[in-house]
Amino acid sequence: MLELTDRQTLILAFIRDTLAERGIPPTRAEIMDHFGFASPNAAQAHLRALARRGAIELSAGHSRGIRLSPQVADPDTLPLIGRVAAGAPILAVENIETHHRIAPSLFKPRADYLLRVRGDSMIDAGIRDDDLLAVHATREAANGQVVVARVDDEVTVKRFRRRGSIIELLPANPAYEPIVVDGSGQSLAIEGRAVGIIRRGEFSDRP
Amino acid sequence: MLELTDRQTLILAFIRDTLAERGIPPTRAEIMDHFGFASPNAAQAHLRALARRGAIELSAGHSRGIRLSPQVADPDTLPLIGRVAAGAPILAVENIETHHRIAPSLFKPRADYLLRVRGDSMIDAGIRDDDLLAVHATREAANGQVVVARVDDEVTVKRFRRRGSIIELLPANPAYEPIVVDGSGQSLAIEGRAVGIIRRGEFSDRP
DNA sequence: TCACTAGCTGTATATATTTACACGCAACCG
DNA sequence: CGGTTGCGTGTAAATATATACAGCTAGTGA
Repeated sequence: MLELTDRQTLILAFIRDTLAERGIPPTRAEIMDHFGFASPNAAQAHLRALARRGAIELSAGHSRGIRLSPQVADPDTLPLIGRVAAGAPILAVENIETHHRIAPSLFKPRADYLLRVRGDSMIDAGIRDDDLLAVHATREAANGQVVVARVDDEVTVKRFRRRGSIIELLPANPAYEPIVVDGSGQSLAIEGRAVGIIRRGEFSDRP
Repeated sequence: MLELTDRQTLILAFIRDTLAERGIPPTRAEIMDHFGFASPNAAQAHLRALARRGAIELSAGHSRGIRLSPQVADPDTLPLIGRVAAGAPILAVENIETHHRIAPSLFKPRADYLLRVRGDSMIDAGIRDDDLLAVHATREAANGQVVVARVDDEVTVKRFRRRGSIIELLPANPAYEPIVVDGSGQSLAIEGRAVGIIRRGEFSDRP
């Protein structure tokens, strides 16, 4: 989690309040006035510190160019993960396409991110190409659950089945082959469990 | 509803977009650039017009002092409609089970409510029992679109097809029969179009 | 025809805002 | 001890922004 000093927490709270009450972020001068600073530079230094810690993002040269980082902003958003770069953690910044305003608690257990589904290997489970899969980040999975797994740096969505020391990742589409991992060769990591899906777009005829 | 000219609607959309993308409202100059105006005063005049009509509120003397009026601001919840009482408008209070924190603008066109799907008559279109269907309230539908229709007080989800004066509501499941309405007997009203779905819960094995 | 609104161009200017530079003090870490 | 970070004061200047005034073209309703 973010490590902020008490003072920085107050500054952040003021930004949040200003945003909520006026719809725009404060200027340096407004921060200065509110905290009784004698110099706008005090505010500037705080903003830079907050930006360095990732609590806010500053856009240079623009008035009120302060934006709350998604993690700090609104607990009601989920990051959308597009293509996962090989080797990178799923939630790494470079994988995040955007954030969507959906309450994580809409799903049970809580969703941690949305993953854009590629391909139709899970179509018989009702998961289609381009769907947004709501994923609960966890290492644990029970037989029959749909999981997000990483096999040799490749991230995939499949149904999980363990039999003794052998783990099978089963597609829900007869056109695809199961992935079988027996502990020796390939590396396997469970990244999370599917807890829901979101599909966007009109349902036009698909003949 | 607000009466805005086409131009004003575009300006308002730009403000909304800027807010969504950058977290701050645009300046006059930014509006000017975006629309290709030669004078910031053109933007200023539009803003005043929008304020006069109540679409936005301006705060004098502040940079980016533009805020969307509550009526045009994007709320962030959608009502969930469960069983629709016979004869009642879909959005009537007694039909609303709860509200979910999902941005309506996640869908295009914007969703107005969520409808809990009953039965599997649309399963081949990827819509399953217990799914939450995101619905855009409108009377208009084109052939092939999935609509929420009311036939004799009964609300149903089907694929829309019109042939001359005959309207067919087609299920996406061979086990069900199409509903055919020819203007005489039954009454038919289109309540909205499906613009997305949300499915909650783990995808456990279902053999 | 007149008054009014929508939509602009063009010019200016006051003010709002960001941001750099130069310092000071205290606390903490290796 | 020396270097770093947190937290400020004070000053200045470059830019970013808001906003007024003067005018122009069209369309619309009385």
